[in-house]
Amino acid sequence: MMGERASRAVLAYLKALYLLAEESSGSGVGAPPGLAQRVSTSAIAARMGVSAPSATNMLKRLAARDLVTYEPYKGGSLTQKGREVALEIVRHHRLLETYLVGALGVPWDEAHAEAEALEGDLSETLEERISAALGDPQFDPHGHPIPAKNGAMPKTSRSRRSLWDVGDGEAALIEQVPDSHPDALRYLAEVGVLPRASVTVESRGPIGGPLFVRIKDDKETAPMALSKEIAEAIWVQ
Amino acid sequence: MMGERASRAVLAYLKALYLLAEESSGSGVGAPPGLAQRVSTSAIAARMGVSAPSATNMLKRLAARDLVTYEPYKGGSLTQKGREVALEIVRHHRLLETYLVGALGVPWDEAHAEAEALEGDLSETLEERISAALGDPQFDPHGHPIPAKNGAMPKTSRSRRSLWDVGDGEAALIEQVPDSHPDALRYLAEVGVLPRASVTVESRGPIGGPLFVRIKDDKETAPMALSKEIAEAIWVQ
DNA sequence: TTTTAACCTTAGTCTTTTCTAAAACACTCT
DNA sequence: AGAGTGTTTTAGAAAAGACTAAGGTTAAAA
Repeated sequence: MMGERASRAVLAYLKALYLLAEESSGSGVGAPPGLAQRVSTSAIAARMGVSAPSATNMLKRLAARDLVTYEPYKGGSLTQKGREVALEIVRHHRLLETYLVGALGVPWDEAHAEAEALEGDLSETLEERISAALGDPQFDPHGHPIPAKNGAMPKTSRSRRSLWDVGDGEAALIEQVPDSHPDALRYLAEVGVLPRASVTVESRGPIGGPLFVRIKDDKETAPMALSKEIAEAIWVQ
Repeated sequence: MMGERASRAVLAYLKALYLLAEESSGSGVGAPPGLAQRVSTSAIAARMGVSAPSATNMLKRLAARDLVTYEPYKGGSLTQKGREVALEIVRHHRLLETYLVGALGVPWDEAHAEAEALEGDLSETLEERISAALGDPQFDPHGHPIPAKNGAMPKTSRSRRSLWDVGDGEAALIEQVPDSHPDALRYLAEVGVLPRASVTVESRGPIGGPLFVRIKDDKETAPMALSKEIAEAIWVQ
């Protein structure tokens, strides 16, 4: 379907580009009108666990292949072609996570790492089988949207509000939790802070102190404490 | 558990070494007493779809890592360490084939290619989950033995006799079919020549001509014709 | 024993992806 | 405007794998 098939490293960079852009700007309902969000070299390097020169180098090679738009000192952004490849990988990743958790009983905090190892080698036909076996799900266990084969994204709320931004006494519906912090995820699962759960923010500690939340309709148990870092990585509706 | 983790290429070579040795010498019940079977450079190159110099080069690097024993012009053979790694991959491959066919409905002729793509990235814990979900199977859908975690091989018949070697009028129990020839496998599945099936050899064509076999207890339908190549790749008990 | 055919290795190159060290740029603060 | 700080890029090198071309080895035929 397209030129030379991409190596594992190329796929990983494209996915990082996509996710970093998604995280920094609401990519909510439709595709953003203009070009995709620009991502800095150092952000890519940090995400990939690689030195800055490596990221620069790869950015230039991706640009030569028309997978990203790159301007020196300005970072890079996915082209249409690059976004298509990235979405394919993201779809693989999220379908695998969903399958591993649902069909093989992998704990959700381990699913991310396992899916990452396999996502690059999933064939189109196996991808289809897995999706079908799951009933073509639209969200993975962490609440992240799974792109359709044609690249369409299930719509999430436009808000992009984090749990940290919810005022004291206010209620909120958990929409997404991060997928890549096993310890935090184990804790969240334990206390019931899962996608689609309703929680109420009770109070928070002094400066950057922990946030105290309570699962809605649970007046008995003590509220749980969430660090600012975690609360900021949880998105609510 | 062991030194530097092996790259995909290294794993693929070790697996090829193992399988080529297994194919050329009966590796039936117990591990062969002496050192493993030696495999020629060109056999490896052919199996890997790589030039002969590439195979020589890799053989030397594997030897430097103590994964194979290599003597110039004499080929290479797996060391104990190398065999352990190879068995791990073979286990991954055959468990994946079994899982894909059984749990996801992948046709058995496609399972080999899919499993090959994934085998190198399967984690130990996922391997365990898959094995458990299948009830720790001992054989894959093609009848190949699945090594246990400790490297023990389920025993197969010592004979190593191919269907081609079965005399006219004689009956035989299918034990293994090849896993890597989709077209042939589709045909075999269609006509019912599967592992554990009993067949009777009716006759064969002149020189290298097709073999005519009939599923036991099926006196009605016409016998099916199998080429010499296929018949030689099917092992019976 | 010589010849020959088949097979194997050496030598040198290429691509991909990474690194470190050092230079160039961008931006902020005064 | 200039200095300083932090980010980015250039430069040069290395490791893993793969290739072609050319030379060396083995072993079977003559």
